[in-house]
Amino acid sequence: AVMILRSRFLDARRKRRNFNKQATEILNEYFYSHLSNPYPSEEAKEELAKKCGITVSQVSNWFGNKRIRYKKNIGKFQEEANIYAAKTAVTATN
Amino acid sequence: EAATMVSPINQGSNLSTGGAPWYPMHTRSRKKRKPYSKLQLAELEGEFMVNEFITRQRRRELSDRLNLSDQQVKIWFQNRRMKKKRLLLREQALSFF
DNA sequence: GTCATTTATCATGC
DNA sequence: GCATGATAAATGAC
Repeated sequence: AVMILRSRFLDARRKRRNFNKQATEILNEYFYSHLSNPYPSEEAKEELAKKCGITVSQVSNWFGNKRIRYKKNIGKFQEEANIYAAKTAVTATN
Repeated sequence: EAATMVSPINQGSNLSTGGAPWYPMHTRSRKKRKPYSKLQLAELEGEFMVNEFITRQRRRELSDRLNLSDQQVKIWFQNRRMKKKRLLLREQALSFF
């Protein structure tokens, strides 16, 4: 019984859940406010993880996916970029 | 087998509004990721059970038998050790059950 | 060697 | 039917 739950937890891919809207909001705000260098430090990752209620690894996964998918189709994310650019103050340094 | 390569030509994209010039411009073409077969994975996992650090000798035998390059087997063991660490940390995070 | 990545692929959500 | 999060090959820094 416990072993089943344990094995399912270890295979996170088969139990994927989308992040809640607030978490995605936080991650996107950071990404688009650091678009010139979207590589959060380990400390920044920990803070993001805490604020989003997810693990540091999940933060790394999110940024990895976001960077590659943004690069592959910048046009598709243009509208999203404008939204968060307007919403976020300029804090380009970290 | 022929190693399919991906061109890095389109890497340095830089649009004026919201460009993304941050990716490291890889000087050379990168080998396309190709998933290994079930047989290959079974053999690799079996060897990993015996020893997590494979010797050059056994590595050469294994790569020859599986039609993988010596480098690929080496990389696989490195990635496999990282995976094991990942799972261990995940177990720890679950240990309070 | 480890380890943070890039990239393609997988499995799922909706 | 794609969007999304996690994982599997592959690279490079150190």
